[in-house]
Amino acid sequence: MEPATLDGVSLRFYDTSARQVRDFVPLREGCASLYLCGATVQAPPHIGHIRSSVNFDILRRWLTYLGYDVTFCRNVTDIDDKIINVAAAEGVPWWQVSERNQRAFTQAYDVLGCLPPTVEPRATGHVPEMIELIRRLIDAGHAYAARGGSGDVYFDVASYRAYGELSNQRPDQVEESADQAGDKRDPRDFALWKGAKPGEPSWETPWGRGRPGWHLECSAMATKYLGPSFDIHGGGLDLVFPHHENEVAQSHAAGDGFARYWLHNGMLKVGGEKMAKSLGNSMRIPQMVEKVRPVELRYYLGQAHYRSAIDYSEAALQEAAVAYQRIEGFLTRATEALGEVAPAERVPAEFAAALDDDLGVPQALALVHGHVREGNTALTAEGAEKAAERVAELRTMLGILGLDPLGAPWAGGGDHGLREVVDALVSVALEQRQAARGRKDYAAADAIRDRLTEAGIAVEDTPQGPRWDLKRG
RNA sequence: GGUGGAGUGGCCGAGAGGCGAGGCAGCGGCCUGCAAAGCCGUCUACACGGGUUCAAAUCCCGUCUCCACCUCCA
Repeated sequence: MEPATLDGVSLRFYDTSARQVRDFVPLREGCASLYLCGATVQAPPHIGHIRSSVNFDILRRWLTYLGYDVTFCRNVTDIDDKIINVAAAEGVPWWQVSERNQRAFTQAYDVLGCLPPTVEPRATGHVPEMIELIRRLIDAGHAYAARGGSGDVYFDVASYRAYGELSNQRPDQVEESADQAGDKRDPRDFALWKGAKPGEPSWETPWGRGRPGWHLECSAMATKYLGPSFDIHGGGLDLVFPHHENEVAQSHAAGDGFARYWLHNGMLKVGGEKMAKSLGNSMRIPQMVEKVRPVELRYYLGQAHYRSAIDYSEAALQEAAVAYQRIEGFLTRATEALGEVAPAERVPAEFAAALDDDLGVPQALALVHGHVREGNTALTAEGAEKAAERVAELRTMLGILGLDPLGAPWAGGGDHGLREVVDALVSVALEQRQAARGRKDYAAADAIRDRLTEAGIAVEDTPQGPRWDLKRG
C-alpha cells in the first residue's frame, strides 16, 4: 500500500466545523470512511445534485489513489413530505415515486461516471436503527415524546449545550419560523420521528406509528455502516444548517463521536440564484446531455473548486466542452501515433500537491493542460518516448478526475462499433482526395473535404497523412 | 436580526504580500496548396475609498453590491 503522503505533502481539507484547513488524519490507518448526504428522491436530479456527486467522486478516487481503503456510504431519503405529496397528487403509492426517482438518480450518477458507493442505504430500511438511536437519546435526557399523543418525538435542543458547534449558529439567535406550534417544548426542537397522519405511510415504534425525521435517519445510517465515529461527512453547503447541525447534535448527544471532518460543496446557481427544485430553475440531466456529451458535462461541473459557487451558463458549458476536447484530441492523436499507452503508476508531484491541498482540482487541471501542450510538442518534435510519457501520466491524472477519454466509462464513445464502418467509408473518400491533391487538383480535393464536413466529419492533414474525427459542438 | 461566503482581464476560473495558474475568445507569427489541428509570442485584472509595508489582488479599517443558510433543499 502506498503511503498517504507524497513528496512530503500531506492531505488536508477545509473542515466546515473547524472553519479552517486541517490535515487529514484517518481514524484507522489506511482506511477512510466517507458519508455523503445523497438525494431526497422526490424528483429527478438536476445538475446541482450531480455537481455534488462529481465533487465527492473525485475525493473518493483521490483517497483510493493515495492507497486508502475507502468505505463510501451515500444515503437515499426515500420518505418525506414532498414524496408523500407527489404520490398523492399522482394517485400512486409513495414508494412508486421514490423508486422512480431513485432510478433517475442512479442513472444520472452512472451517466456522469460517478463510481457507485460502497453502500447506498435507504431511510425506510433502517427504522430499527432509528428507534434504537431515539431510545438512547430519550434515556440520556436529550429527547422526548410529544404530549398529546401525536406520536412525534423531538430532540431537546436546550438539553444539549454544544448545539451550534458545526454551523456556529446560536439557538437564541436563530430566526423563529412561522408555523412551529406543534407540541414542542421549544420552537428550536426538531423532530426525530414524525407521528403518523391519516393516510400516510407509517412504521410501528414504542412511541406510536410514524415515519423517520430527516436528520435522524442520516445519523442512524452513517453510524450503522461507518461506525460511531468516522472520517468524513460531506454534502451541499445548503445542508450545514439545520440538517448537519442536527445530525451532530443527535449523535454527539447520544455519545457517538460521529464525523471528524465536514466537507461541503458550493452551490450551482442560475442567474445568481441557487438551482433548486423549489425555485423551478432545475436543469435536468437528459436535457443537458443534448447540449454536450456527458464527459464534457462532468468536466464542466468538476473544473471549479468544489467549495466555490458555479453560476451556470450555456456559454461556460460549451467552453468547458471545448477545453475537454483539446485534452481528448491530444490523447486521440497520440494513441493513433503511438498505439495504446497504459496509464502511469503515479501522478506528477505537482498534481498530487494540488489535490492534497483541499482537492485543488483547478490547479490540477492546469497541470493536465500543461501535459497536453508538452505532449503535443513532443508528438511533432521531440519524439515518441516523451509523448508516451505524457500520455501515461495524463491518463492517470484524468483517471483520478474521472475524465480519461481512453478509460472507463468514456472509451469507445458509445458508437457501438460503427466507427470502423464509418472509417472504411471515409477512407475511400480520403484516398480520392489524396489522389486529387497529388495531381494538385485542389478544387476537387476541397470539394471532397467540404462534403465530409457537411456530413459531420472533420478532416485534418498531418505529416502522417490525413485523419478524420467526428465534428464536436 | 444571526451565521457563513463572494466581488479578478472580453468570458470562464485559480491564487492569497514580491516570480502575472489554466482554459476559451482576440491579435501577430510558424506550419499548411488552402484549411484544420498544433506550436510560439501577445493585449486586456484583481468592487470602491483609506491605511500598514521597501513591496498588497493578497494584511488592516470603512463603504457598496451580491449569494447561501436560519422552512424542504446537493
